[in-house]
Amino acid sequence: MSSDNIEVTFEDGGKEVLPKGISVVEALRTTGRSANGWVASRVNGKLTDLSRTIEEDARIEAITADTEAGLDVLRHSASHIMAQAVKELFPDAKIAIGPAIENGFYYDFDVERPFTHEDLERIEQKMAEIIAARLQFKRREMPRDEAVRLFREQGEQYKVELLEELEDASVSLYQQGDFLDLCRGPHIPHTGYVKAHKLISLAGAYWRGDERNPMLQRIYGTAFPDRAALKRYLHFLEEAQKRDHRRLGRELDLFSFSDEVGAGMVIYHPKGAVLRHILETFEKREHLRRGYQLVIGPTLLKTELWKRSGHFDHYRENMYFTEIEDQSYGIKPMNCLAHMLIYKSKIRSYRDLPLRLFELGTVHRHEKSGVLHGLLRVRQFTQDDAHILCMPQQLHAEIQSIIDFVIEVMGIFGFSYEMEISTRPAKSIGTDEDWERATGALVSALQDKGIAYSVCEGEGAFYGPKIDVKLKDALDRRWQCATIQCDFTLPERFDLTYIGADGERHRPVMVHRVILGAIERFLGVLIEHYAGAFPSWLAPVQAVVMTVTDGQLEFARKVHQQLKDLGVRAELDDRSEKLGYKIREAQVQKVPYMLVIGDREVAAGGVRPRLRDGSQLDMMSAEQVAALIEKECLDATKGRIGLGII
RNA sequence: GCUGGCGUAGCUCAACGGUAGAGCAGCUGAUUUGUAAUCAGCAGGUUGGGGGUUCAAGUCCCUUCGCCAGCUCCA
Repeated sequence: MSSDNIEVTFEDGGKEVLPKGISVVEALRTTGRSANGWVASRVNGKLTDLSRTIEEDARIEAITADTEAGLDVLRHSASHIMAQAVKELFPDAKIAIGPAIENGFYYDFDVERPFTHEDLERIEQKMAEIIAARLQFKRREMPRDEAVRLFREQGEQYKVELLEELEDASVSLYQQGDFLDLCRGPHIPHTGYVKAHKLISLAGAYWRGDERNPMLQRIYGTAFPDRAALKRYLHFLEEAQKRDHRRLGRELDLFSFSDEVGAGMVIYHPKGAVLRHILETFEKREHLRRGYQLVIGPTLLKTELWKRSGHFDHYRENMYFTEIEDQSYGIKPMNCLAHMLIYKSKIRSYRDLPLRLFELGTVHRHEKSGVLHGLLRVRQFTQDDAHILCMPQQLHAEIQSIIDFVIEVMGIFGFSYEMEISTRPAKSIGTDEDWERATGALVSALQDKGIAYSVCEGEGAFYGPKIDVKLKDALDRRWQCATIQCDFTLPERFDLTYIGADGERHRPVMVHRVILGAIERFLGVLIEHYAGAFPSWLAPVQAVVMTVTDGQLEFARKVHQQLKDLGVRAELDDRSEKLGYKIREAQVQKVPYMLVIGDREVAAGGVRPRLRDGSQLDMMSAEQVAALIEKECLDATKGRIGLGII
């Protein structure tokens, strides 16, 4: 083969000898292959523009817009288009960064006057013009110093700052029309590839995510390869609004907030309280059968104790303090202290370990006002908290059994989840050795189970590394629920010991863990997960008894009481309304069973169930209805929750 | 906490700086109805709170509380 030629392998398995320096798109075209649908390519595994030349033997793969990588390329390009539009409309705007993100893209700008929603419309319109012009994305490479000079001349100080931190001698820039941006690429061939775009929202964002830095104006947008996909996404956003737990909380009369009470404090209404009661009952049973012991600690503990635990030094800004007869007390932001004291209340033998102390502990944390969010982020919440004290050699098994616990519980609720390991943060206590040991225990437990996880460097708690389990809300935002945290420092600070088989005192290790996390947050995610249509075992109202006319009320009252006696959470709709009206009401309230009683049912001594999905069952007795609901509850919970739990 | 937006009846929303309205929900009455809304009437408000500008403020200004999106932080 001549040195001017290279061998190119295509995805169809075909190999062709082509001149060196041919572009990806030319390589496809000259060999009779189509670049249809390609937004970029992967050349020898590396993401590459279609216009890039190939200098050596290569394998070419397609990046199409219907893949995640392809959408990212498209959206990243859309962010450049938006930046170009902004620069054309607001020449004084300074550009910062503009990546593709999960459902779209954003770009940060430094502007004198914050953008308005009218600006957004103008920018969107300008983008449409740029897209219609089908401007080519041209890649340029230049020495880093030259790029610094270039951006400095344009007054783009943020780009200069980014460039000055790059180590590379040469950097790449992309230009479409007059707009030039520092960028690694790749990009779509020309702006016309963006077939559908929409700017979604405006927000402030600190430069480089640091609150000490100036706040920039961020514009969020999204882009798709076709109009229909954009329409589907906008429809998803609309549907997500209907699932919003704050809206459903009000519509289903579960809970409320009050500005008279204060921000971040949940007020549970009767139906919300039933839900919470069910969750807590479920939790207690699950913990007891797994060898946990139920404990209850106080809410106020002396500040001295918080100093001993390290919370005063490391968590003070999140705590509330009060004074009682000249003595300073802290309101607990975590439940661990009382559990430490319970451990210390007597001499512990290695035979007592692992000791698993469980508490549905209500804590208060001073969360910054801007972060509060319905039930998902509050200032007072109850954790299904436990502290496990064990011998070092038991740690691995304990962590594995907690992971099993989490998996089983999430399975019952039908949640999918993501696991993350967080390592040592800058502000922390404990020795390097402790941290390594604890982190290793978490990693090996997940690896032994073959569970996929990501690593968040420096995201651990100040007292130890952790495994976090994240659930998604209706908008796919992730919320940390379960967490498993190793802690080698509290046992030390409280001088916890046990007598080993050798008769000597040893230091136990501690695991701090929650399964649902905060009941409030879990409930919020749960409401969105089910869109308010709870399965029978969770439904605050499992059945509504309703009559066709007032004539059947006497019998209906009997049925209602009978169901309640059998442990069904039943209500009676005894209003003088038409049946359709009552059905609609129950349907809107997402009640799983509507039990209709007319003259025929009275005569037969039964009810006619209508299900939430609109289907109807044959006439049956109240006992049969109760048995049906009970079976449904037991099936959903692997036999854990039946009737009569409240 | 920060940037921006927003607080009108229980809910969803109207009202040019000039007498705060509607639908739903609620209450009362009529109707007695067979699987997603029967009809009529009544009542409902210190326009989040406080201060100011103005002859006059839901509307303009300041302040405070709260909510929303995002950032930072986090269960």
